[in-house]
Amino acid sequence: MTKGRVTVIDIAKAAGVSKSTVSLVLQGSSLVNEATRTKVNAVMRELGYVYNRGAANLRQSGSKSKIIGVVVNDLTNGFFAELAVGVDMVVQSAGFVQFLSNTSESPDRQREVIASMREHGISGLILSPARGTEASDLKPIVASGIPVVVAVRNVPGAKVSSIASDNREGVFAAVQHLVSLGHRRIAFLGGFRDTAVFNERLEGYRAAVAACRVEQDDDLIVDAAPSRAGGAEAIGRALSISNKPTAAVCFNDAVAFGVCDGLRAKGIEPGRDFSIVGFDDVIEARTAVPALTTISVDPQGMGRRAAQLLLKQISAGKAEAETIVSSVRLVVRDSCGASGVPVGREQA
Amino acid sequence: MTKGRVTVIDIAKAAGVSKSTVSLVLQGSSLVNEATRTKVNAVMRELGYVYNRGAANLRQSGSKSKIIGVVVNDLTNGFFAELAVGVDMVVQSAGFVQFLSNTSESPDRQREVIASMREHGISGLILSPARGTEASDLKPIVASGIPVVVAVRNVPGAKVSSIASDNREGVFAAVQHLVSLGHRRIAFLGGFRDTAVFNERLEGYRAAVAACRVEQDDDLIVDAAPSRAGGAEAIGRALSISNKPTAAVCFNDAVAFGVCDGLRAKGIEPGRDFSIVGFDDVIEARTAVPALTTISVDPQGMGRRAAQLLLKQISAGKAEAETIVSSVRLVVRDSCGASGVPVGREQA
DNA sequence: TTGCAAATTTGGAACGTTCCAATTATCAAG
DNA sequence: CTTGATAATTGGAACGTTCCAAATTTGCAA
Repeated sequence: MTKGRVTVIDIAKAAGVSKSTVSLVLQGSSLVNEATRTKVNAVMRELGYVYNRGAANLRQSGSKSKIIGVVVNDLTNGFFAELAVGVDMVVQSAGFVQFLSNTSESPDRQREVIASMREHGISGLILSPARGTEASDLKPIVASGIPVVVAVRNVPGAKVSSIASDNREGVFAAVQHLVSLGHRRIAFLGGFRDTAVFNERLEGYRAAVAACRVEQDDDLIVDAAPSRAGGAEAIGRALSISNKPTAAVCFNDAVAFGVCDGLRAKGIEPGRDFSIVGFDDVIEARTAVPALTTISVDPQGMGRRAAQLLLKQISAGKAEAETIVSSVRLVVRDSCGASGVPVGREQA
Repeated sequence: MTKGRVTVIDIAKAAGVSKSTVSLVLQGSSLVNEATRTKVNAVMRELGYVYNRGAANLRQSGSKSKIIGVVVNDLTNGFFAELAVGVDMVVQSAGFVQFLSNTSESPDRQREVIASMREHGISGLILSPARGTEASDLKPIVASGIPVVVAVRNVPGAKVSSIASDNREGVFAAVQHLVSLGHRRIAFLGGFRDTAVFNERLEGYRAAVAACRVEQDDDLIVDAAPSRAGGAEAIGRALSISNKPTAAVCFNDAVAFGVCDGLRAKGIEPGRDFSIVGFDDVIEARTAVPALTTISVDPQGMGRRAAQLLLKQISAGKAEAETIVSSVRLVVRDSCGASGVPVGREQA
């Protein structure tokens, strides 16, 4: 015994029924008599049967493999890890399993990984694309009819569903908050002008500046690398103009930290002498000094919604490409010197 | 066209050869003529062929599915995310793909996930077990002959390979460091007493206390949840005794952060008035204030080694259960007020 | 009993690959 | 122009499931 794996035929023999009946039991069909069902189940347990999904898949025309692929650009980054966990939650409870891979921001690796997943017959893909992903990278998988949901960043020309945070609204709220604290000259710092995310956020800034009737001045908009170093550079340039800003909303939290560095280097204490708002609410935002006021985007929730959308598309055969914007919320901490202001302070 | 998926037979027809030949090409066999090989490859590209690993697997006796399963107790925790990334690196470059799932510390979910992976025919499993995992949970998969490597925590009675960090040695070094700074009453804070990891670390603490001839007092050992909240609670209890400690080594970094919170709440400044050492070296340890002195365990390296071990066992058919202890290193930062001490400071 | 519908069960024929044994093409030497 | 050997190719027969159409059993009224 124990020579080969136990198959549905072994079960059938041992239970004195046909393989078809066993298959029916496996699928929980209502066509099978209660007595035989229990009998078959007992035998399966006894022989230590394990279902061979590969074989099943082969027969069923592919689409229902119960595997969904998740490809993430940087799992090391808490943001994306949370995203993956969110996806896993809903995917798992829908009886699917998750194929998760990390691309480390390499489009090449991303291509390989996606190809490999395709070979394994995934029935859907959630992708948080590596920087530099082109629409052509997604072409083959989209063409094959496998539902794809792109999360967080979107891929310019690709005809796929996507879910991203509400960049416009987030920055709008940030500016509004700063205005409510009395600021009139507010800078927008960091980020590359040629990215979609930058433009959405900038648009939010412009809209808020207009809506709040505070000073409008293109010198207050300083682009720079979306990194800590970029932040330091940006604040330097922003403070070199004659009519200086007193507050800034930053492209993301990394930039915000860089801005803090840059301010301190000039003897200006962030949070007390200058107000700063970030974007993303990365883990360090909470523990940094001063704790960073920022726009929180709930990556896990985003993951869950991405998964739900994907599952919907899978079961629907194939729906239209759909775009979800995930709402964000302002988390007030200490970097605006705003301790104690009457604006929904962070709970706990 | 585009009716069903493109199969090896379609390729064969289009290229004017037999399916067997196409299969040979697929496997890179040297038996096939160079001209036909290029021809076949060209046709494959043209028709957009994608390999069906499921079908291949079915024929090949199972063991070489090119999938390895990775099950992690908490992907949200940077430590385990890094571990998974480490695994992914070597697994991917060996041409395997990774099935990654998160159990959120639930043994039930863990069981389900492992069962599901088995159905998908994984050829090996790396498991960072959920709290409360029993040897019996691993019984079936081990019995089926699938190589399993348990990482980080080990499962008591299970006959599997494992890789864990050198807990004893790490805490020993931490205590030694504190002693070298002049501390005589050093607490050991946090962690659940009924876990193997706790006991290994505690053992390191005891050994160091004995070796350094500093005060030995069981009141200095305070167990608590291995979390930030647990740390705050533990330091509270540790400071309620008459002869108070002046330093603490903590079960892990989360506890250490909680200890900082607890100290500040009492007006004691961590790093200046009280020395703290953590364990794990999570990402925030570097950026926290004060930056945390801790025991670094290189989770990514551990993941890589775990994967290497697993791959070795997979190709070896099945080797003996092997145990690796992964060495650790003390990273001195600011939480011991030790800036400038002559103990190998963190580089860069 | 008989008949008939509903409830169960059942043999194949797929699914897309790999492997084996066997066939055919190629070519150098006799 | 055989012969043999070597190189290259090729038809099935698996692999473990699902699905279909058909067969069998059952229940029950006539």
